Amino acid sequence: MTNAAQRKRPARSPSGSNAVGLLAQPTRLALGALPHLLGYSLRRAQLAVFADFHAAFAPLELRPAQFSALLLIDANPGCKQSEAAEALGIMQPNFVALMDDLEARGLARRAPAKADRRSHALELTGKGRLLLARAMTVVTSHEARATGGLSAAEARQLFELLARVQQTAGRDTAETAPGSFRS
Amino acid sequence: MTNAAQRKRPARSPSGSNAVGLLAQPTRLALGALPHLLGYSLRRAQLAVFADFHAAFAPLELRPAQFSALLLIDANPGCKQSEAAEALGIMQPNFVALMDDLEARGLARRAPAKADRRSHALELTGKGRLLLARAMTVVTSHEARATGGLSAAEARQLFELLARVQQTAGRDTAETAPGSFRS
DNA sequence: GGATTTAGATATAGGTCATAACTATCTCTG
DNA sequence: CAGAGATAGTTATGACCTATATCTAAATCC
Repeated sequence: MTNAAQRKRPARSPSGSNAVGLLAQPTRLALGALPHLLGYSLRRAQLAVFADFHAAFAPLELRPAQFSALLLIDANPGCKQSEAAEALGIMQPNFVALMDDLEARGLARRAPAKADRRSHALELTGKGRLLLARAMTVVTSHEARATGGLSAAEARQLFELLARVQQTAGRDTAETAPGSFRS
Repeated sequence: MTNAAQRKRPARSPSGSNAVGLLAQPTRLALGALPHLLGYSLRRAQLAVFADFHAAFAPLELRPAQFSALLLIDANPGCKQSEAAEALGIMQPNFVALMDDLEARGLARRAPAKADRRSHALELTGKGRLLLARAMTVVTSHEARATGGLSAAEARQLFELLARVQQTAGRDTAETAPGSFRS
């Protein structure tokens, strides 16, 4: 059945192909069911927002995960690495490199925990607090751009719906092979 | 070693150890402003949904990008690689490997384009169409789980808000270096 | 016919997410 | 108290995704 020549109609350009090809139109493809898939819509929206984040935070040399770590440590001084990683949804091994970088840049510190010599008490340095303060102003304008197309009520609802999605999707995940969670 | 002989109480559980038998509390950290950052909320929700996707699609050995490619090619038979990549928001070089894999598995094909010997006309094979049909049933239940916490009206609104966020965030991104889109 | 552009491919690098395995320390129990 | 087991952090590693620069062949433009 290699007779594929019959239904080859691309149907891409409703007007008669590009005989003289003037504009080389972008030829928008049909996305099919994709826009109705929650994961796809979430991913596209997230990438768009993160693109703005990256651009806005480039001067501070902070990536989203680093910024969230600074924020979390600031809100929970003295917390353990495993606690911080868990709260941020980052695997502990990956959080190590993140902290290494923050510490190397003098933004955060692994202070010895008093009661447990295994664990570290994370805290921001003065420099870290200063950078975080700068970052807060940056994030404010970033946030304004990200939610710029929404009314205040819509933004509030969006956050609420996202929280619910994360809750329910995180709770009853389709289980298959044991221990297979691949990214 | 500084005075390590201080053997104080474990201090892990505010109430006296595990004496009461309550499991070690997770000690939820304060997330600070994070839940009010759109990018953060989007990312967490997306990861939760994708985790379910991965689990559900593991038997088909389809990752999100592969599934979306199958869907797109099915909806646009004969399209070019660059068109497909652009529609999916994937860089062309990265789409090459994706197509290589789909083609190696006999799910899609790079047919020669009639009018342009440089480009390929992408299309699904019979096997690809069959797998896609199976995938559609899987994605239906996956979608039901992902949106399980939402009413139909809420789900509709969520999609609408996500589309708006993607639009506006994609439109006026904080610009730094010219030509730097997403990173 | 030569310059430019476009389609696709290759190579490469960085970032994110995940797992296994190792060391050091703590806790619990016999 | 000693050893079993759990926990905190680290290292190493791999899969996947994303982005850039570069290369070729072929189309298009002048």
